Amino acid sequence: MRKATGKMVSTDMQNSFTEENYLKIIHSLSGREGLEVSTNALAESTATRAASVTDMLRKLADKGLIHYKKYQGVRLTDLGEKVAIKVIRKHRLWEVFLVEKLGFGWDEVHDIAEELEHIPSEVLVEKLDAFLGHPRFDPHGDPIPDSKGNLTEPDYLILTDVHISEKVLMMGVLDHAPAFLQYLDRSNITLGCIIEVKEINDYDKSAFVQINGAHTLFISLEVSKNLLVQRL
Amino acid sequence: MRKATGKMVSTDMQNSFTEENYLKIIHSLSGREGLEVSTNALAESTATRAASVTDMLRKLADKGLIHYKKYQGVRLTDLGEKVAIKVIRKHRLWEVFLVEKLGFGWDEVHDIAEELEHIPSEVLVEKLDAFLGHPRFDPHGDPIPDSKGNLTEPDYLILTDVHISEKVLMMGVLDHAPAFLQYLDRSNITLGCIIEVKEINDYDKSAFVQINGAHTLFISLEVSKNLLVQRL
DNA sequence: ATATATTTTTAGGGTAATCTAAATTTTTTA
DNA sequence: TAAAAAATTTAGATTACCCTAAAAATATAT
Repeated sequence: MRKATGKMVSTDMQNSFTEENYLKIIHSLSGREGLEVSTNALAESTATRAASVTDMLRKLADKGLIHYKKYQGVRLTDLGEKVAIKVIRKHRLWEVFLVEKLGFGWDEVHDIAEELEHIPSEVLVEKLDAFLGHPRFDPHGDPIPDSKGNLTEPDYLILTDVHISEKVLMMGVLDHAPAFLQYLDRSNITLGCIIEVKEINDYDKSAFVQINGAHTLFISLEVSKNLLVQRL
Repeated sequence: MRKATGKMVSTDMQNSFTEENYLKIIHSLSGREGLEVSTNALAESTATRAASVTDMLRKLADKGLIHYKKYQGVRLTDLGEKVAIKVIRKHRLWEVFLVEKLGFGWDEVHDIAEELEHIPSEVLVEKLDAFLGHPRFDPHGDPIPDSKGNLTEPDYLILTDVHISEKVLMMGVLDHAPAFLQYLDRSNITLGCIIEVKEINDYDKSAFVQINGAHTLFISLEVSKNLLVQRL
């Protein structure tokens, strides 16, 4: 546990690698509605202990990046949100670079982008964005915030919400784990493919689906829950 | 000042950002002959105090990365050399990327490459190298080590060694400072241009030179000392 | 060759980010 | 609603990297 230092709050201060990660994770855990995020949830996501999280929360609160009252969980301030979105923009642009330009698979880029996202240079991000042709989505279908910090989450369906005989377009994934993405590769489920739900098993909600009007396969509820789709 | 910890020495351990910077700087200061580097020289180059350098040297020696005897200066071990060359390879490849692909000027890329060079992924470096077409030199004319760690420094002349009426090819710069590179830009002195020495002033060694058989200009000894060239 | 100056190392601390263990607050349950 | 459980915070350390001041070793100069 650390003491308060009472430093000045400046607008263009540097945020450390660790601070940026906290902000990004708080953004992601608080979701679209900006719900309060718990200390334990952060401990889990940052792979640290709750006590360490508490220390960092005090620090982020002192810097004006989060709203924090002891025992009450945290939310991002407007400033914190701005910083988080910048990090997310960088992460997703680097992922596009790694897949589109360097030829990585979508299952290989997360950890590398996790490092690249903390490289601090506004002009670098803008030049990278232009080089990539101002992409709107990353290789997993996640939207890329624009240079002004606008992030619009498209409202996709989850495949579990789709009824029998409906055809949908595959738009993104919720789980970014390499094992899941590799499973999709092996099943020929790619961004933009057409999925038609043929049957749903009442008992376990597993489904029989057809991909691009061609091959068919069974997918478990666990898989359906992680596929973002859109009606045709 | 820190105590020895007596940790195991493993071949594929992680080196921190700071450690990698020390190795890179030791490599650069010890030159082609692998001369001993002094504590003060390292303090200067790392922008830290001599006492901090001593601490880090003990640590690098414990990890088997440098040869270090108190008061005697340091040299890289074979392992340290290998690590240093990997960092240099990454730095120079990223500089090529920033200039060739993102459109940065050669005066703008040093600080950004300084960050990118510490991103740890062998496969990233190899894919980047392939994407760039396996460049042999970075935007300042410095040679890029190959994937096996071979670094061959071409033996260029310094412009001060060139006699009157000789024509030489501009191959690189010793000083990477933005101000110097911007001066060269304004003077139309670029990598690959032809420089003919027309006159040398005996008093201050300033010179009158012609660029690409076209425009002529005066350059100071300070400038000549930082230009690497090769006879035609 | 000895005195002086310079360089380097040691001693003792500080900060950021982490930890374990214990105390405290909030939530759940009987 | 009081007791038990869970979540969170505080207390006190640890590690990596950095600092100043003082001591020790080396280099330079008279």
